[in-house]
Amino acid sequence: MSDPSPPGDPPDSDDGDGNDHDVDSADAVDPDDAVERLEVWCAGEDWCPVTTTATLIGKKWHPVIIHRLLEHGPSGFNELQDAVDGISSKVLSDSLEDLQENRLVEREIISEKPFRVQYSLTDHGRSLEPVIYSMRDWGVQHLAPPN
Amino acid sequence: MSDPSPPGDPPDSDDGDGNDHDVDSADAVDPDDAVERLEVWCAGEDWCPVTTTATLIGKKWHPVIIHRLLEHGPSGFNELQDAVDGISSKVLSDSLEDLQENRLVEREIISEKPFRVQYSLTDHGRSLEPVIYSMRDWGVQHLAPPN
DNA sequence: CTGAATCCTAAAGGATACTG
DNA sequence: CAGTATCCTTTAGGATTCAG
Repeated sequence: MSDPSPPGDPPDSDDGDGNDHDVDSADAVDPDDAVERLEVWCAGEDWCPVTTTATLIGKKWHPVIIHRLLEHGPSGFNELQDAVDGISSKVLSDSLEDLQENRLVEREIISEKPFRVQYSLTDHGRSLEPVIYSMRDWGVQHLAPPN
Repeated sequence: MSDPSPPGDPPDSDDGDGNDHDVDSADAVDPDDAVERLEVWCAGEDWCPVTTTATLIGKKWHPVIIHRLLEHGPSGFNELQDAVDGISSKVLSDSLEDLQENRLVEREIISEKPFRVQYSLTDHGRSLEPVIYSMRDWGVQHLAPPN
């Protein structure tokens, strides 16, 4: 998992990903925050989309966090922790930080007093919907809770 | 939340054989199309298909291994290691063991002299195809190799 | 109260060497 | 060829504490 030096802030290279995001813009999008491709390092010689996607969301809690944000929309911290059901605050905090670094989740401070933040998916994060839902569907079809 | 069941040791895992958990009734298992459900423990109170699916394939190398087995078909150990490109033999061995315990991958000894084994997907493993391919597709659309 | 930071342990991941 | 064995580093994850 050694990600020696991720591009940090991905350089805004070509933005022509031909992907028109016709999301209902209930939330304001920063003009600077355009949809670009994330440059992701990959082990081995060949760059592999499966490997790299796995480095982004192949963590224990990431898919669930994204799923809850998809289902519930923008959420506060404790709201999210309650929704994820089983995660500790530290792990949730760490996971959210990682997701922010990878431009899948955005954090917004919506109130200073009392202090409140709101986590929401970026365009990239929202675009993971088919992936998350395919995971959910597979789980529904092939897994079962212990009796 | 505590984790009563260490990862890699799901509640129903047995190392022997002949002990498949019996799904009582309703799930008539067709020998030709045997699809039983894997009982997977889940953190928290509610059983969540996203969480549980993530515990099965939300590891760094699992999606890639499954992807290569989907693409290349049954493979030997070194063949697989070469295909995954970047994994060490120890991690590959550990990952394959975990995948076998979760009934996603099968190991078969196909020759004793010279010693040859073959790894292949079980029905459950093959059924992950849409999940893996949605990951691949997302990676292709939203990620880019570092320049 | 909410949202983290700190400390700690367990587990994952990895480099290398070695064996049947 | 198909792994183990060993050693080591990194990460995940949980309990607790803390700031606002």
